[in-house]
Amino acid sequence: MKNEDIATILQNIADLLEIKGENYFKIRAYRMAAESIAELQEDYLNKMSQVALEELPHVGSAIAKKITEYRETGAIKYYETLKKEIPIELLQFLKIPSIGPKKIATIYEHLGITTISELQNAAEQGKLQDLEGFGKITEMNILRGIRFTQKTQGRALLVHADETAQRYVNYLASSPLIESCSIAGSLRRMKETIGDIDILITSREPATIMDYFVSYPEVNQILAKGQTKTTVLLDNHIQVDLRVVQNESMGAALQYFTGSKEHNVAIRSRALKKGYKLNEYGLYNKKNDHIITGANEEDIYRQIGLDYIPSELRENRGEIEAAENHTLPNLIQQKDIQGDLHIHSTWSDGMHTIPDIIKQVETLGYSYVGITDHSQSLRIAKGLLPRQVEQKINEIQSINTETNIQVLCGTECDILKDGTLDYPDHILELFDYVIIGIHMGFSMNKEDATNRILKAMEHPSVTLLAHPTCRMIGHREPLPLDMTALFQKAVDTNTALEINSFPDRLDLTDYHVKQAKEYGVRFFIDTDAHAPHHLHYIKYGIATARRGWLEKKDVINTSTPKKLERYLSS
DNA sequence: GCCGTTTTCGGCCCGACTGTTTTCAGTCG
Repeated sequence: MKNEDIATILQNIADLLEIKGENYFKIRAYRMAAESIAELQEDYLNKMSQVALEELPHVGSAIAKKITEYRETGAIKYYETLKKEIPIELLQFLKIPSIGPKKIATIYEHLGITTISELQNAAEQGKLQDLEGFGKITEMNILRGIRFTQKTQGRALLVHADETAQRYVNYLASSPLIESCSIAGSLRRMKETIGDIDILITSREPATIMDYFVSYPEVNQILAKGQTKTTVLLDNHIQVDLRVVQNESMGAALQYFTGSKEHNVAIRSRALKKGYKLNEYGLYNKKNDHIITGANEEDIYRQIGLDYIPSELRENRGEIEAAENHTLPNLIQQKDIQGDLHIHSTWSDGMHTIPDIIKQVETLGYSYVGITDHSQSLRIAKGLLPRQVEQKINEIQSINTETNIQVLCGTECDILKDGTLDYPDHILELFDYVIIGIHMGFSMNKEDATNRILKAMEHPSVTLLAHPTCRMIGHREPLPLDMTALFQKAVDTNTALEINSFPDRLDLTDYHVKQAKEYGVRFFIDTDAHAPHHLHYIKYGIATARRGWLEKKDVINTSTPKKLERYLSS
């Protein structure tokens, strides 16, 4: 029994109850319990007694009993009954923007629709607009929502692919038949979404290893199984390709299967010009087909006159020219990060207290940390009223006398619709630094949205703009901003831009990071953590920074505490 | 469904926005 399974079931129960129109607080209870379970260490759940389960936050006797029932029987009767009442397929509609539980209930009740394609057909034929509470605009929004959802469908978030691949690699590595194992493809390049996971291995017994590969417990379906290549679909719908290669070809295979396609096309044509032929087996002399090198990726790049190109840069966005001229950036690494300056605590909508955060941060080796709770108008996220701001500052001052990690008190202050900030100046001045960000009012045209942010950046108290485009991968399109105006304003007002590491944000994007750097913008890489395990998401922000060609010096939270202090007070 | 030292029952987070609706319901955060 995996935590993830239980957490998913509890979330599904909550969703189904919502479509049913159940009591809101009951629904919320299931969601809170799901989050509690997701927070647990893996395998811990299996060992817990009923009493121990009830000790977990937001888990009471009813939910604890359901968890025990699942562990003992592999199913939960309540959940099964619920699914008979409301088809579970309907939950996929919740991913479509502008559709919520009430609309789903209406659609199902009146039209009996359960799949997205049926829904799309109905909308295209104008069958939705006559339903109660629907209209022409709603119908159009639903169609738009479906198209938007389809664009991102079939691709997993980097975090999901990464965690899935790590588990698989650990499983593979436990076999003595495997000599080496590497991740390739877009996951090795750390793209924000991943189509499928590519794993390369070297083994003396390829046939046996394929059997071992498909015996992995998470495998749902074997799509193809051959001598050197096998493809499986996992329970979580992620596809994994395994390729077995010879030791002497591992470097070439890694180069080939890491891509990107554009990078490889350019690399191969360069090899050709230099009198070589490059394929997934090695680098060959074009005339006599003699192999030159193949086991080591770095050798291949060197042989065709290039510095080694880190996988995150391989998009044919100038990295080959830079490798030739020895001007590749010395990319930032996770160990360069000295602190995380965008974290929510229980003061607002975070799930962890400041002491909890410090405990986690100690394991990451940071020197400082910034607690940035929401501002007053974001009541839903328990944004802090001015009097609470003063209380929070007092708490942090007292904590600072007891810890080696420097704790800073910031705020994530909302940018209101007119571009003014959500606290008066005398409150803003109380903070060690001010992050600004948008959390409501997203439907604006380009000019208004851009002006709203530019105006806010001009405020003298502002240090950093959080998640600048506000996109949510697969859920919300980015604000229609004039990005070059934004970058220029960031330089003019000395406002840093955030690379928000939260897996469905990754905002700014790699592409914008690279562009912004060329303007001279400086960055923070933060997690926007709302729970302890979120602090580890920093690796995805680092990946985005690396894909955006950033070096240590571009990122402010690589500074020593003293330097940071100087920066914040300047 | 969970929680709790003022409560074991009655709270639990609600405001902005949109589209439908002519006074409000649903979605989103």
